[in-house]
Amino acid sequence: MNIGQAAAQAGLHAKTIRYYEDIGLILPAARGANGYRDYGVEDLHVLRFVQRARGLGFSVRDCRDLLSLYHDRNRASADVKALAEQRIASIEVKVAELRSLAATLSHLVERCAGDDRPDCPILDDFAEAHHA
Amino acid sequence: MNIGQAAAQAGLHAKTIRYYEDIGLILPAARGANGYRDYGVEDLHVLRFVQRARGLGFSVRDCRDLLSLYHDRNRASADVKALAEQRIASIEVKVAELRSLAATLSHLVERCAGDDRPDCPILDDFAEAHHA
DNA sequence: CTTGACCTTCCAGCGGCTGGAAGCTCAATA
DNA sequence: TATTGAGCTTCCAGCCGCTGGAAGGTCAAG
Repeated sequence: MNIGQAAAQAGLHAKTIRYYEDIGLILPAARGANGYRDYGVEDLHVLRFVQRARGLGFSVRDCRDLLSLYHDRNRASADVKALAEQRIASIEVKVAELRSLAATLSHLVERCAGDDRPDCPILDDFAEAHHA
Repeated sequence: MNIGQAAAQAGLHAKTIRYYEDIGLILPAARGANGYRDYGVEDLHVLRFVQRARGLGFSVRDCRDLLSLYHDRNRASADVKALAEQRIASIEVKVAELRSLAATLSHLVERCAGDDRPDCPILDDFAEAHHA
């Protein structure tokens, strides 16, 4: 299977797969007589694995760790679980940050008349606020 | 006031201020006889403005628009409000995405024994799932 | 036998900084 | 006065995770 098909099956761009190979996230694919990369069923598992993990927000660094657990027949599922829990925790941190930003903006928006006059508490806040 | 002091007052790094000048987000600062950038009170307002807007998650592109409204004596506060509302909306989209990721991960984590055995529904899902 | 889609490599750029090198100036100290 | 050391200047490179484009080889269909 050529890279284009593999990409389609895995939900990735061909370019992305080459990039992953480049940075050593995945092993170099086998090559056909014409020099084209050739992907088999297990390669597809790996590619899907990466696209799924990336899609769930794991960094490429995390994906390296996850892949090495995936390949390790003697892994402990606890290690995988720990990575997933870390990921959940960092998502929750991010969500909290974003909600706080949204709340701040909402307060400002509420106080802004939103008409054709120039007076604007949002701009005033931006320019004048001293935020610790 | 030199760039270091201005940076401290505005809550930015000196490097960041030079960068903002470089990309034309802020106007080039006045220069002293020694060639050092020299910042005054109004410059500080602008710098704080940018750090506050960036801190609230506005992109540099957004900051350009916000700054031009800030400088426009004939602005309509409605335009500012609209930008802020857009920003809130995009935060909410992001939060929803993240919560969905966390939920998916939580389901997987729940099903993982998290012991010293290799069997792991998380890894299984990653490698085998066909997610539309 | 040509078209056009696919494949290959390599290099450049996105956003938004951040770090480092090399060389100024300036204020304080020995 | 001579010298630190901090702070300023410029410029170039790198971070992440791709993505786009150029220049070229290969393949299947018409």
